[in-house]
Amino acid sequence: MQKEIITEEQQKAARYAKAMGHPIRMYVLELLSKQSCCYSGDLTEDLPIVKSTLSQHLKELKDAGLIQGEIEAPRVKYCLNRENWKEAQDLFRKFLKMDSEEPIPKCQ
Amino acid sequence: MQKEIITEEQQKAARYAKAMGHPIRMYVLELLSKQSCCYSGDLTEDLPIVKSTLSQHLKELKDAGLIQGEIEAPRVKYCLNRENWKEAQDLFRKFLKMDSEEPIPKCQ
DNA sequence: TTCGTAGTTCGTAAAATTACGAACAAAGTA
DNA sequence: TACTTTGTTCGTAATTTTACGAACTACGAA
Repeated sequence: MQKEIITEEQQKAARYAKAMGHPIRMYVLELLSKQSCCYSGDLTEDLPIVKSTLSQHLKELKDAGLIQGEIEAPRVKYCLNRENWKEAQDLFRKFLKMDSEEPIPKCQ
Repeated sequence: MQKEIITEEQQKAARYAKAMGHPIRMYVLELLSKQSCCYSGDLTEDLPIVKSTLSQHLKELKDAGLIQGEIEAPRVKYCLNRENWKEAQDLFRKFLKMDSEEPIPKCQ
């Protein structure tokens, strides 16, 4: 009957997952995982949302620690936050047992 | 200037990530990934939320396809939905480049 | 200095999420 | 047939999320 048993790692993983939990943000993350960096303006051209909304999504990703922005006036260059990206990878590996050969125990 | 370029896979991955985006749900998923199944009642005892709230979270996970419930009156036994769990693993592997040796391309 | 470009911030509105307790449903037990 | 146990559903409220356009900021270019 103990409470508050949710670990720090579960909190972190949930935080990252939440940031990834939107198609637009998933799109941006996948893009950055393969092309090193991108500019906000290029994204707006491709995505079906206005720039202020995109800015909000990028802020979400920034606040979650998954990406970082760098001013290159007059534009802003975004790339992954490599350190936290790695942490997210590790957490998901652990939670999803992604690197394990053993199957999830069967029901019963 | 094309729009609507978000892929079906990105949608799916975002859907799974969203379901994982809460500490309670992450807790349940991790538990089920290592102990095959659990009963709702046992969870309520451990978690700092009332049963109706837990029921809602379990419904979220069910709706996202990550778990499934089976009635074992008067209780309900939950376990992972193995098929979708695997799909989620595969999607995350892809998006997070989890199985790749090559590093994320450097900025610049 | 004025103008244009690129993004962020603000104000706002609609919708979704999270949480609780009360009421309900299902099924085994006394 | 009641009663108990287990969980879901309903009603509600507070908060967060998502989205838009307008206004603003920063900075380079004319």
